[in-house]
Amino acid sequence: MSQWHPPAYAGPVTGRPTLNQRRRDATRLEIAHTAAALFAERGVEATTAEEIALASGISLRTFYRYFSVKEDAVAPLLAAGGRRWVDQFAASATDLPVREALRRSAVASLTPADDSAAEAMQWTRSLLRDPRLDGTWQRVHADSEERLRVVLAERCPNGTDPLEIRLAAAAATTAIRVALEEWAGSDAPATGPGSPQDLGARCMDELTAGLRLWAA
Amino acid sequence: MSQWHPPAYAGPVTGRPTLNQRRRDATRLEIAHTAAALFAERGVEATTAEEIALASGISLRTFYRYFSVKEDAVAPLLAAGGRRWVDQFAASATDLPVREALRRSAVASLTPADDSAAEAMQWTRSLLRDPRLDGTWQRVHADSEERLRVVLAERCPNGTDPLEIRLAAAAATTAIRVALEEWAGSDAPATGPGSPQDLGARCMDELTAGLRLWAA
DNA sequence: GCCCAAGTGGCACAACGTGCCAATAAGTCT
DNA sequence: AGACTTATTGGCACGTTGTGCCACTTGGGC
Repeated sequence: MSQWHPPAYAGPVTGRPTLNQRRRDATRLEIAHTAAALFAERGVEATTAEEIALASGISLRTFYRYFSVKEDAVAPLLAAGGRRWVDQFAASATDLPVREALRRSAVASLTPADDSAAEAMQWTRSLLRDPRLDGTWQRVHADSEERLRVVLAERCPNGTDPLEIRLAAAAATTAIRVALEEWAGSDAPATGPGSPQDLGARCMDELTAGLRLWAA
Repeated sequence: MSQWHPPAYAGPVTGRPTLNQRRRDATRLEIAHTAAALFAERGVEATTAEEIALASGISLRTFYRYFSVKEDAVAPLLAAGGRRWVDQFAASATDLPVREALRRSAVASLTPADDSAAEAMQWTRSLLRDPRLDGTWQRVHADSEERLRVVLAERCPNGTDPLEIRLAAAAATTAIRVALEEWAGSDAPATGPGSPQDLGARCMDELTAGLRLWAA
C-alpha cells in the first residue's frame, strides 16, 4: 500500500533500457489508458481494481505489481506532461535566463503537439474533476517538483542556497498546477485564450514579476 | 472513503456553535491527539484504525464517523497552523501591503506561542517524516490555499483577475509548505535560525522579490 | 538441450471503509 | 416529571483494497 514513489532520478540515461523493461513500460501505459477510460466513464469510486485488471488482460495480482494503489493507475498519463516539461528545461540552452527557459519549456509541454497529446489533455481534464484522484495529482506534482529541483540544482553554481533552489522549483510547479487546475475547472478549449499554455504563461510571468497582487 | 473535504468557509461565524457541536469538536481533537501519538510511535502503517478507536474510547464505527480515512485522524493537528495563519491574515489591517500582512501572520503562526504549540510542532515534524501522511499533508495545504484564496479575494477590488488571486494564494501556501518541509527534514530547533518562522520569512521574501534565482 | 532470472497468476488473509439497524443519550414540548 | 423527537453511538455483515506466499510459465544466456 506504500504509495507511488517514483524512481529516483539517476541522471541522463546511459544505454538503452532492456527489452523487458520496455515491455513492462508498454504494459504500464496500456493499463493506464484502460484505467483512464474506466475512471472517466464511471468514476474512480465505481471502478474496481479487478475491472481494470481484467479489462487490461491481466490478473488482479499483477495489476498491483504495476501500481501499488488503484488510483495511481492513471499516474503515467497525468505525469507525462510534467516529465516533458522538466526534460525540455534540462535540455535548454544554459545561456538563457532560467525564467525564460522555464517559461518556454512550460508553454511547449502544455501545448498539445499532436492528436494523441490533445486527447491526453482532455483525459486529464475529466480525471482532474474526480476528487478521488486528488492524491495522485498532488503526488505527480511532488514528483515534478523534485525532478525540477534536481535539474535546477545542476544548473546553479555550487553553494547556492538549497532553500532558494527548492522554493524556485516549488513555485514553478505551483504555477503549472494552478494553470492546469484552472483550465480543468473551466470549459476553455485546449488552445487559445484560457488554454493551459495561456494560463501557464501568465502564471509564470506573474511569479517572475514578483506577484503584483502582493504589493496591493 | 471519500476523503476529507473540509467544511466550506461560510464567512465569520454568527453566534456560538451548539453545545453538541463543541462536544463533537472536542472528541475530534482528542482522537487526533491519540492518533498522533500512535502514528509517531509505531508509524502509520503499523497502526490500525481500530487501535486508534479503542485507545480513544470509541468504537471503530464511530471513528469512521469522525474521519473518513484513517490518515486524516491527524489532519486537525496538521491543519491548525494553517488556520491560524489565514485567520490572522484575514484580521490584519487592510492598509498594510498584502505581502507584509501575509509575512507577519505567517511568521506569527509559525512561531510556537506556548508549550502546547511547541509540542504540536514536534509532532508535526515526526508526522511529516511518515510518507503515508503525504496525502493528508497535501490535502491540508489544499485547504489552506482555498481558504487563503477566499480571504484574498475579499481584500481585492472587484474585477481583479481570479487567476492572479488564486496564484497568489497558491504561491504563499507553497512558501509555507516548503519552509515546513525543509524544517521537518532538518534537525533544526523550533526557534532561531533554521526554524520554521525563519525559513518561512525567507521564502516569503524570496517570492516577493520575484525569485532572484530565476533571473540567473 | 539446461539453467537462471524475471514475470505472472491463484489463494488466503488482515485491514479498510460503508450500509443498515437497534440501542442509547440529549434536547424539546406539554 | 413523562412522552416524544432527534442526534449519536455501537455492532454486524459485507465488498473492496492491498500484501505475502508459492507454484507456474516465459525468455534469454550458456
